[in-house]
Amino acid sequence: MRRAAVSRHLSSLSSSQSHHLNVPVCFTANISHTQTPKQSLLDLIKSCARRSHLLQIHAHIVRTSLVLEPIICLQFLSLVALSPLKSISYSSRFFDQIAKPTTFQYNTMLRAYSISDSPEEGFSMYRDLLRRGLRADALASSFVIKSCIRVSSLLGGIQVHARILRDGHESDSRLLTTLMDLYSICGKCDEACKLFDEMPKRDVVAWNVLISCCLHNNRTRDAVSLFDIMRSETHRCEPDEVTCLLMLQACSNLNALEFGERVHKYIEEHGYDGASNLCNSLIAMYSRCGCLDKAYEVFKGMKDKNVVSWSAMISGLAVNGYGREAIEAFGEMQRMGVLPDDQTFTGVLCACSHCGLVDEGMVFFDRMSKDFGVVPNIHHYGCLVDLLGRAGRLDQAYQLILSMDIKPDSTIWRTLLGGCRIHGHDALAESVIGHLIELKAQEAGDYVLLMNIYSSAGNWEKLTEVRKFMKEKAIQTTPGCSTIELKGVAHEFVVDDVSHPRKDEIYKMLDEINGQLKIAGYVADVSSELHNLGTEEKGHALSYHSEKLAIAFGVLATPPGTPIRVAKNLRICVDCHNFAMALSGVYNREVIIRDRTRFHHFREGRCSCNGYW
DNA sequence: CTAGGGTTAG
Repeated sequence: MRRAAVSRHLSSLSSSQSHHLNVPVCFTANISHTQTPKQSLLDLIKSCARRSHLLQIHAHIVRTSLVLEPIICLQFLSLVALSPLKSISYSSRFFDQIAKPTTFQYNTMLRAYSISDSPEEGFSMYRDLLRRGLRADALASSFVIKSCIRVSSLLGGIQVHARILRDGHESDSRLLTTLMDLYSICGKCDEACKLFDEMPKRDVVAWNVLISCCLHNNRTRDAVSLFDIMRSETHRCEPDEVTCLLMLQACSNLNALEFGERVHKYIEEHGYDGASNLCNSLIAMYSRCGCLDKAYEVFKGMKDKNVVSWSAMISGLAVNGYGREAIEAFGEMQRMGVLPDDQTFTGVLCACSHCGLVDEGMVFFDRMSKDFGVVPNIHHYGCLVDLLGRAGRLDQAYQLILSMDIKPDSTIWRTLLGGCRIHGHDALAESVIGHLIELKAQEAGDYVLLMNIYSSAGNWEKLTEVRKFMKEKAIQTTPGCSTIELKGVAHEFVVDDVSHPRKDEIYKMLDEINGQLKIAGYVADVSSELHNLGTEEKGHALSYHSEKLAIAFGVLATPPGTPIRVAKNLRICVDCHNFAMALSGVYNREVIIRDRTRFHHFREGRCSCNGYW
């Protein structure tokens, strides 16, 4: 029924006086004879798209006592709660007047709450349902878990889980998949895995949830390994588009280019390469793995480039040091008639920050809200603080944070702290630490940066103080970790790592490299090292940073001339930066290091950052 | 006895 028809029906409906059959004349008039009056009302409800019509239907239901008709009620509830009209308060008031709601009606409300702005209400309704002695079926449980997921309520989820076991729904694989997702979201990776193991039948969605669980709980390498495990003889589960999407994210995180290429091939072989979400993920993966050519190739081949595709490409260019090109792409995007959104501007501002385009960045930031209606978020401010901080305009950056209309988070203070380190601004660093403490978000990394600052300034007294404080508070340092991929396998290194099977060769190679670099004039930079030791010892202690181990392994295990790609979870230190720079010349190797904030491309003894770092 | 459940882009 078209909108006009609905309107016509409704107007005659409200004026109709003949209710003796509980059905207004207008309902029987225009509708085929095979339909009962009740069905026609259902059709009317289903096709209703305006709130004013809704009120009229509601009035009609009340007037004709159809409130007692479960089907009518249910449809009405679904309409109010789930259709584009969705109004959860309206439907909950309607629901409240139903004397004895059926399980179906409860489920409709539970579903509505699970996708509403107040998902926690779903849990109260679930308790209400149980209080009335009704049994929650698999669907009811599924909706409640969805609510729990929305508010990350592990406790609520555990209660529902117990009830599921009691009610004998423990072999409903779709329900278990939802539960797995809940445990995954709440960081209970082991619980999710346990559920997966106990599942009687595992379809591709269950595998995907497991992979997503690993991906979001710092078990990225496990996530990657599941791609082959699920396809193996024992499981015979064919990865789908979602699996590929998750795999590409994992590859991005691990810098696993070869594996990413394998997934790309898989995507092509299965004809998924027309899917824009997969193409966009491919662009992001290739960019983040430092392979801009391939990212651009995918981008170029896309028929319908949407805002996500453009943003991915812009960020890709920016993060790889092609700030000017990123800004050009932004202009091209607008010429193509694609409207930028918040994430596009994150990429653009990032581009400015990476090439030191301070004034341009400020202009973009200004235009963003004025010309495009994009409200600045914490990431935009973060880029700006980075931009100002790196340019040495630390006080301006500090003022910017103080003037923000959103609460500064720990990341933004940390960004400023990074600027303080570059420019050795002790005083500001101290007050930033103050803000971090205030946020109760102080992390080891912050103190490490502060110690770097004191160490550079040779302020051993203060340095000792900080170290003592850290020890007292039992603050754990996040271990620095570098990964390098070889033949599709990610190798992981931590500081002074001795766990690698080829550790002897690696350390031997590292010593050899150090010797060669020394001849070429490389001197270990000890300023950023934490320990107030003798210079000799410090030079030694520096040699085993995880990125150096990864690089040494790369030199050892790949043919001469092969580019070495390393990903590091923290910021690269000054010394490792110099080390990679020298190595790129002496060993004639392109070295690409992706650290927490950016890419460093080393070639012929130089870095793409040109000292702007 | 209607219809209603899981993963997922930058």
